[in-house]
Amino acid sequence: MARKPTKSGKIRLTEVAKLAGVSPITASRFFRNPDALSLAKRERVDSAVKELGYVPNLAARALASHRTEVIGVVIPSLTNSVFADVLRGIYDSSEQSRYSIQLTNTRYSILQEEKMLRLFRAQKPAGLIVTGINQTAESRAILETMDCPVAQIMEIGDSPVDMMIGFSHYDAGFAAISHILEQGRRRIGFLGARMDPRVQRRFDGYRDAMKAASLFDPNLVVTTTVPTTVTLGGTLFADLIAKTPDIDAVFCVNDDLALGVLFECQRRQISVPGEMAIVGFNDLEFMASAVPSLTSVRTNRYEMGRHAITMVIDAIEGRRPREPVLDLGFQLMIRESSTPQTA
Amino acid sequence: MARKPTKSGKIRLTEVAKLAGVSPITASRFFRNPDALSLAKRERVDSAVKELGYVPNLAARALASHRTEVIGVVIPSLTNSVFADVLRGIYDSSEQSRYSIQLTNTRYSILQEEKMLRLFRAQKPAGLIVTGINQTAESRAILETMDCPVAQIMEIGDSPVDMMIGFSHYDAGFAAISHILEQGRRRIGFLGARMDPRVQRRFDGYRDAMKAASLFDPNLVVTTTVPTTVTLGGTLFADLIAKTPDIDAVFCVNDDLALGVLFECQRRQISVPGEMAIVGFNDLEFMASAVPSLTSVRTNRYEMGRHAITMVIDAIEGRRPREPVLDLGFQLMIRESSTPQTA
DNA sequence: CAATGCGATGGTAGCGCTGTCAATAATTGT
DNA sequence: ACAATTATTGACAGCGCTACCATCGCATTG
Repeated sequence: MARKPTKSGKIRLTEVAKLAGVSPITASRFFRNPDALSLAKRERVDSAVKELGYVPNLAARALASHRTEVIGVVIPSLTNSVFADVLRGIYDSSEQSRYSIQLTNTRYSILQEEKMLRLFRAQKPAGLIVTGINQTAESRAILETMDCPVAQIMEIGDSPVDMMIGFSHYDAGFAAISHILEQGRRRIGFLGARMDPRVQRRFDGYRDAMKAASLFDPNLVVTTTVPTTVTLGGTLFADLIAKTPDIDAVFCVNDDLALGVLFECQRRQISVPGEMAIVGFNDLEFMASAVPSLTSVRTNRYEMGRHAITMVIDAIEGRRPREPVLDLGFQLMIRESSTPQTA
Repeated sequence: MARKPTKSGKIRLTEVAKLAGVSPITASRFFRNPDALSLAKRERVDSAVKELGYVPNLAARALASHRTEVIGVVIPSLTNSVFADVLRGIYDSSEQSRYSIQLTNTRYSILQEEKMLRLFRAQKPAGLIVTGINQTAESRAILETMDCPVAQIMEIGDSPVDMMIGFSHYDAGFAAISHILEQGRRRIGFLGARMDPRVQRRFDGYRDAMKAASLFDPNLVVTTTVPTTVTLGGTLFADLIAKTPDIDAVFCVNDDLALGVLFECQRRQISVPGEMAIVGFNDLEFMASAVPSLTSVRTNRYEMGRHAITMVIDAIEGRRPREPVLDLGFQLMIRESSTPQTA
């Protein structure tokens, strides 16, 4: 314990084994499968490790064993707090396991994703979690030939590479619009930013719900590929209302936009929900606190992360799920912003 | 398991070299230092790599070379959007380099941090970026004996392990309070959540500024170790106003709390800034959009990440900065919530 | 023209660890 | 008690790559 961490000392497993009076392979087993050692040797190796301050060389371990204990996670964005919750779920459940997480982000670029997957392929991870189902052909090929379990998260679709944990963005969008229609609103605007594939599917849900009610009108839709901000919500709303002044509700593809719309309404003295209903998506924490509280579609992000990592770890260890596709659904959180004024 | 394709056999560098008609070491150089090859051989190796679909084995590379091209990043939280911006800066500047980022989070636990550092030590990263200056003794020892450049970010202090990029949270807190005092406010409340070391230093700045004006009063302070949320801002504000009804301003240690306070004021019909000034910290994007717009202390998070990764990469490649400590400062963003009503 | 320098290339040896499987010790059943 | 079985342990042989140094040939120099 009092021994200084050596700067120059090359302590290898061999040195540990020598001090403990066992063969190197036995010392190796001490780390991989301690139960296979007799109590006496286990203790001797243990104290030799401590005394020498032995630090295993992961590269050598990986080379010799053809395995690593790293699970790769590929997400589009770290700035988008939606993924923060997913990651929390992933980390929470990975921490009691032997596996460590290697996280990369693609900034919503499928080319960047491909590059990251190529890197992961060279690292031979024990498992892989990727976001969504819209990979390049090359990425898809890498995933399919990857010699480890793979989970696709955030949405569900046909033909999973391996496992899939998510929900239907289409259904969620459709459900949100159905709710607004039930409130008697007819001119429901759509505000979209970034327009990644999942947002696109929410739009499809909006469009089809509006069409089913014979209320779809392109003038109700304002989108941009610019990344989402609260401020952008206000800007898009201003564009929308300039184009189509008679709207009585807005569906925003995420909560940041919805908050921006609320602020813009306050600025313009438009009463919410009196003159304008607002519905967001994701149900971030602040939605319930806003004044008025904001309706949103709750997505089970933490659970998505938790299930994904659990399923991947189980698969690594040979416990394959009986059902590779897991639909975690969504919940409509109906609040003041989309219901009749109570006071 | 993602199913395997055709049994393609193992493609090693040897196979590539054979096909290209060169020695393995020349093929190896193709990856590490292509300029050292003659044009003819470079092209032969290049096409052999493509033809065989060669994927380098990073573990073997690391074992043989005693190096990796991974830079480890240790942050306390992925949920806290403050770090998202730092990470954006890190990723932006790392992407045009050869290095890849390995990210871990400690959930504000210095024990978890120690565990992550132990893992990194075994991986021999090319560089390391850690958050803050409050490590355990063991963590500190690991950092000091780590055979690679180390950057501590988010704050500055004495005795850096190696490099340090941040700003003074104490000064920032002090400056925020000075501004509020200049507006003529006297009963300035303090709302704090999580109370990690950096938040604690912001409090110190608040306390000393208040004491300097002979206005410090423990009844003005409400803190909790619970993680921050917008909703919590409202709750803490309610506690504060119940305890000390005559406050005329609130300094929140972060912007989420400040937004929660704004909502709570709206709920209670307390006019902002008329009856209550609000000042946040970090200047998240939504602060400027809120109604009224919210004053905050802008911290240069993106720049912090960018400088940290740049300095680490430079140090890896032998270009040590002449000054290891970089103070990126902060800016007070004065907005409606802390200034006299204009209309 | 020999001496010198240097760019391009290859041979030799491992890096530190673990898979395989055989060898030995301990335990059990009948 | 003795064979059969099961726990422990060790010897060997690489994993795929690169550091190190030697070598070769060609251009430059006086």
